Amino acid sequence: MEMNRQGYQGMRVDDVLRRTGLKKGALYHHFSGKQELGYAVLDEVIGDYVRRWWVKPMQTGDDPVDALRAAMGAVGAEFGEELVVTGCPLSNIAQEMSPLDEGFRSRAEALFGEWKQGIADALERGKESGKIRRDVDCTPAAEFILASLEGCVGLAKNSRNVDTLKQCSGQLVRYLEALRP
Amino acid sequence: MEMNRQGYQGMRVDDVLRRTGLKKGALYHHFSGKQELGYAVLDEVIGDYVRRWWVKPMQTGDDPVDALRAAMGAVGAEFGEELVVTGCPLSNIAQEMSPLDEGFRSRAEALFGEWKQGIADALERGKESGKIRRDVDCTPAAEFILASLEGCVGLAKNSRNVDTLKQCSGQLVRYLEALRP
Amino acid sequence: MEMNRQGYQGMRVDDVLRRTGLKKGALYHHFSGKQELGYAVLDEVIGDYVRRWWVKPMQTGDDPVDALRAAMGAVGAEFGEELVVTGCPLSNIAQEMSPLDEGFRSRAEALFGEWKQGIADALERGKESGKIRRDVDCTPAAEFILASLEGCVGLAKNSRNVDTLKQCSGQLVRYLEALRP
Amino acid sequence: MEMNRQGYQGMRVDDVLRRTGLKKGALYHHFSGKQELGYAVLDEVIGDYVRRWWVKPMQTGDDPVDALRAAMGAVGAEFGEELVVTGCPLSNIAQEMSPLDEGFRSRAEALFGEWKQGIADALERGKESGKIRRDVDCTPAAEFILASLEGCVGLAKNSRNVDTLKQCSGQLVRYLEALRP
DNA sequence: ACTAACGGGACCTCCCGTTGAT
DNA sequence: ATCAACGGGAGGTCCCGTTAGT
Repeated sequence: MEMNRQGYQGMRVDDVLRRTGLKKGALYHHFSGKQELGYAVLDEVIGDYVRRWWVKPMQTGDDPVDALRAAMGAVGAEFGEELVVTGCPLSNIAQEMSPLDEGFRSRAEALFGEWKQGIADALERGKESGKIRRDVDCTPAAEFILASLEGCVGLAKNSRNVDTLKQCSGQLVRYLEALRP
Repeated sequence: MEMNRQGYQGMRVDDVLRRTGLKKGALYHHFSGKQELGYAVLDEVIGDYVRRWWVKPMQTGDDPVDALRAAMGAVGAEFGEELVVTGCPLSNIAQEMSPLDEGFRSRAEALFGEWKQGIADALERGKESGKIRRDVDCTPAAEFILASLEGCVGLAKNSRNVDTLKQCSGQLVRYLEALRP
Repeated sequence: MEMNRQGYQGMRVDDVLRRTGLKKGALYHHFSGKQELGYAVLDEVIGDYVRRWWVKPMQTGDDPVDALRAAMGAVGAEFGEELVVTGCPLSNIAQEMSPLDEGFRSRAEALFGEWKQGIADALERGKESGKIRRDVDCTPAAEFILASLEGCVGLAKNSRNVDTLKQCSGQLVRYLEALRP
Repeated sequence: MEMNRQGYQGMRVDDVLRRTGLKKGALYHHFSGKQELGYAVLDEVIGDYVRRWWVKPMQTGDDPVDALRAAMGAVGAEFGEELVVTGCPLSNIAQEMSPLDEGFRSRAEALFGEWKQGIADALERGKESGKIRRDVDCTPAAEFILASLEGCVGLAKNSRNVDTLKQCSGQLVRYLEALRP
């Protein structure tokens, strides 16, 4: 997807049309312009990605640490090669557009919120099931976990090195393990 | 700086000229084009920022945790308002350009390397002075610290909220404190 | 046509747009850029000129000398005034661009080849019909005739004098007459 | 020389300065601008070339056909490789600039005049010494010879083929030989 | 007198969005 | 409703000539 690789600004509408085989008339029949197309991608494509790979997997089971490790492994297995080249699509669009366009920023914030809440809820459930220490402050912890995840992916993306991603997220796992009683 | 706010691709040469008062002839006398200008900003402006605020402060003192907390505080005090709008200039350019241009990618990687090494060296010295646990693996830890820092700033940038930054980096501090004996 | 008068390099896309009434969007919808526009002019406009005025007229009749004299007269009558100012469009583009761009060079060479072949074929047929001496080497002769034609037009163009063209091509006619038995 | 290869319009002043090692100040101290530089090249460099290789060699000896054949051979030997790439410098500048600038046109015309007169004078002397037929009209013949020379070089330049030049000028030699009694 | 630095107009091209025709 | 064709503003770059400083 051009938007993920080149950024929203670098994405060319004509390139998208050429790749998809759509015609201009069709695009502008459904979207008022490039901006709305971008919003739709963020809302639907990236939103689905976040929910499918990160939010849903945290909603089952009683051990959030295991669930997070599993999610990291699953995403790495599914997108590994791409992940260290183009990085996280939500982070990409958020970093590029949040200072420039409130529409992108608020949509990205909503998705980050879902993601974070998914982690926080799992941690909370983990507390109840005795898998997480009682003194853990779930919301800040979830935020930090999400931030570290994005940070690891960002660093690995720049290095283009899968090992960087593994090493860095390995340290995140150590942090997670320290949340256990 | 346009490049930090709008990205390299979104930066307009004309805007830079208008802001700086330079003329086209002058700019293109010193730089062969927009790309070399971008490289120079990354090498010199952003490089200086990294060294001044993050690498140098880690080179003195024997307690790396204190040094990191101090650096985070200093940067927050100096750039606080800007930080939660435009984020970290190195991370911004790295995320945007690393998939598109090897020149940007390698320069960013060199700077991330300096930054990471600065942290790793400080941790190593902390071990010797007994401020850091003997079992800490300094290089991966440094990488994770850097990733988490960038992740916290990125999340806070999208939320435009200084409190997010404080809360998130507060969790990083907890991770850092856990490195002590 | 700007390209013929000012050369390909001197031709300004904006001038073409102004003269033709086309708009930038329209031009760049049909041509990828100035170069392809130049190629198209060479292939189609100049190619048609060569075929219409020089190749086709040689394909009828059995006397190539008469045919050449007629073609020279016809071109002089049709383009006389223009010919001694802007010269031969094929020669112009070939002289300018052949050292600089293989695309122009090869296209021009193809057209020179058609032109030369047209003359050579006519000479060959003239041999058979007894209008041309049996010892004439048709291909080199055709090449020389073409070269002399271009040379005469080039000299006349620089002098801006129709008489120069007439005097010089008069000598070419003497050469042609000497090809008769 | 850039002007010969790229044309006057394609010649870049900065390229010339870079190649020659001169500085801008020095150039604009001696010439008012690019145009005067072009005029000077035409007058002096190209003028010297014409006089040295084409006019002077015709002024000695009593057989103009031999003299012309010798000159063609000498130029071919000296500039052969370059000749079929960049062509004749006088013809190049004349074809490019005569419709655009009277200063170039008149200077080129003067040089063509010297060249033609050199051939005509030699033919005239050849008549007197019995090497040239009495019925030859020297001025038109000289003009045609010059035109054919330029035409042969032009055709060969476009083909980039030394053999084309040899074959074509071989036919010119046949024309010349036919001028003998 | 000589140079580095600069001024600034023009040029080609890109690319988002619209329109006329079917 | 769909699409080829188009409109047109803006962007980056080139390049001739000038100027400030030595």
